[in-house]
Amino acid sequence: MTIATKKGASAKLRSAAFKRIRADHSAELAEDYVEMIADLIDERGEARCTDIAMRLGVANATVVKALKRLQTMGLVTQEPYRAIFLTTDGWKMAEDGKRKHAIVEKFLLALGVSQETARIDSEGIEHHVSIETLRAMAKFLSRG
Amino acid sequence: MTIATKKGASAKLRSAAFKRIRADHSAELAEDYVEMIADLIDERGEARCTDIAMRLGVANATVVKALKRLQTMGLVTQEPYRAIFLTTDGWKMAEDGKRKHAIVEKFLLALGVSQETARIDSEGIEHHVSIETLRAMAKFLSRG
DNA sequence: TCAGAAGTTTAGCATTGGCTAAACTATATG
DNA sequence: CATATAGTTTAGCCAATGCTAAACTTCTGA
Repeated sequence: MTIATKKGASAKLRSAAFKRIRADHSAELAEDYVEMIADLIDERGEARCTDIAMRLGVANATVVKALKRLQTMGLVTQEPYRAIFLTTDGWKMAEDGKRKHAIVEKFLLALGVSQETARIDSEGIEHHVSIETLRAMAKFLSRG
Repeated sequence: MTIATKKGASAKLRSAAFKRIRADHSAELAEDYVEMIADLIDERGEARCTDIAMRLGVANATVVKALKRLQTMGLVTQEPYRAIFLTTDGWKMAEDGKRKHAIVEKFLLALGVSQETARIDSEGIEHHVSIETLRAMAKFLSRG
């Protein structure tokens, strides 16, 4: 019983990391979309399906489907055949994401990797860094 | 035309990062499985469905299904109702993954994050760091 | 040896995230 | 103002990754 409990507890501990990764993955798409929508609104005043599809490198229909999920999550609003807007929650998520992204990217640059690699890797990494790691990166940056 | 081409090229560039992330994600599961199988074989002499399921925090049937994919990818071999083995490619992937994992985890520790966070974050990050970033991390570690 | 426990597999389902093709709407231009 | 083009949506497909429940095999201990 003690052994079984120990075994169970250790397995549970171990599996926690993987569970978080799976959770991260479902959140990732949402974050990438809202960040991109925020960028598009900033740059061009509006976000359109086609532009999102182009920048993400997916088909138009894929974006439409994703936007529906984002709508049910309360992150975006949209009238049929019209441009896409972010809700308050959407803006918050976009801003959080961009801040996180900026720290990770700057950190990678400070570490000595190329501009190009920093851009690409930070996109992948940003969704998997905890607050603690993010703070450690920020501290590293501020220390020079 | 020039504008269209430029627009296309920049979108293509931008979308590259996201395309890599999506590719990374499909590779991720395979890497996690083979690493875990390698660990189990090292620790206990054999890898069983149930142990993998426990450690990953998923159901048994999920593991079975995943193992079939790994088999068609040529990473593992298995007889029905018997333990799981890695192919040469599987071992190679497991070793690469473990090496990568170790660097990322040590790097995070060196950056000053807690043991626990380093363990969890490295699990998520390891699949998204390029060789270049990995080398930068290794360099940072060797410099002290 | 054989019955039950432990482990594996199959079957069937849901969701996510991709795609193409076709239908529809809005807009801009002749 | 009518129509072509650009953009959006729907419909229907596929693969991956998760689940539960039920069937099956292997192993173990009385």
